Amino acid sequence: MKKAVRAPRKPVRPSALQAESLQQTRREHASETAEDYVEAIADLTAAHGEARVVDLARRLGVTHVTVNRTLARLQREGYVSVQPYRAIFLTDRGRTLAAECQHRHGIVVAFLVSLGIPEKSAEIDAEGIEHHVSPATLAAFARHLAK
Amino acid sequence: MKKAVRAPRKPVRPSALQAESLQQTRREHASETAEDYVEAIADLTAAHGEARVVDLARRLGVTHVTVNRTLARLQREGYVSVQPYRAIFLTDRGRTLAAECQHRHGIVVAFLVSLGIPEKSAEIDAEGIEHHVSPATLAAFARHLAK
DNA sequence: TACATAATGTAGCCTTGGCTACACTTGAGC
DNA sequence: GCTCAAGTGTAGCCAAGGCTACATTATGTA
Ligand SMILES: [Mn+2]
Ligand SMILES: [Mn+2]
Ligand SMILES: [Mn+2]
Ligand SMILES: [Mn+2]
Repeated sequence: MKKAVRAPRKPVRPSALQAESLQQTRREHASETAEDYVEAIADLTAAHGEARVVDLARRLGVTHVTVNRTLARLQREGYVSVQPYRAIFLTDRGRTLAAECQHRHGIVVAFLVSLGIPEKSAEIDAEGIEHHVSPATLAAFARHLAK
Repeated sequence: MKKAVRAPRKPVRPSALQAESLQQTRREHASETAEDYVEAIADLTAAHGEARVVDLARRLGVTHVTVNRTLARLQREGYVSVQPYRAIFLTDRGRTLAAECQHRHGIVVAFLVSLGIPEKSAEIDAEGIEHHVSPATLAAFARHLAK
């Protein structure tokens, strides 16, 4: 009368937690583009006085077409203000997000460097890692740096 | 005769490095699905004796439709072997990748926990972070753990 | 054995985010 | 003022990865 071919053994990692983690990761990826764009726009504006489509394309490693379409979405979502053939401006909301991202980015890079990781590797890894760092983890990184 | 409205000031972060970092991040995202799937298949096979579409869907937090289409791609790419209405098997290539991912995943979680991050937060963050950890960074994490 | 249900498969929709090719606009320098 | 190269815009292609709705298959149990 063996009930199940599929043994009822408890899995190594509970399915529910893994599913929740992966869904969170997907949510983070959904906001990642916005974060990288507003950060780049803030950086470029600080460095050049303005952010242009072609600058963003070079900075982000994509074509100007991709930048254009993404900017349309970011405008729709209220992060930027775009007018044809004009420089790109952050809204208040965009500026707030950019500041948060710049702050978090700096902490992640500094933390990785503090572990002895070469500057360049730290910068490359941080660009991906930053979007998956929860407030608790960011705090832990900052705590570690303070020591 | 002011040559440029666009001042030639050196940007805070060089565009080339940022572009390279973002391109690397995008490459990592492209292999992320394969990594999460083979890891889940290996885990499920170890725990249940086999991995079925519905188990994967639950585990990954997506519908069985998404799982099916993704498995077709993973088979095309040589990671899994799939037959209609049968359990899913890893190829040698899939098994190798799964082992690497399980190993890396474990180190990332343990490292975060060692920083004082709660187990659950560590697990959630690790699910995203793991895919952006270069060999140099993984080594640094392991080094830190050994102490 | 038959059948109800769970599992699996598939058609077709959407959004994001890459791209090329081509068209239009701007503005710096002559 | 003109010109033309650089910048910008847009049409349309592709793949990945979500989804719902519906069709088909397998299988445990009556
Ligand atoms: Mn980033
Ligand atoms: Mn960043
Ligand atoms: Mn993962
Ligand atoms: Mn990521």
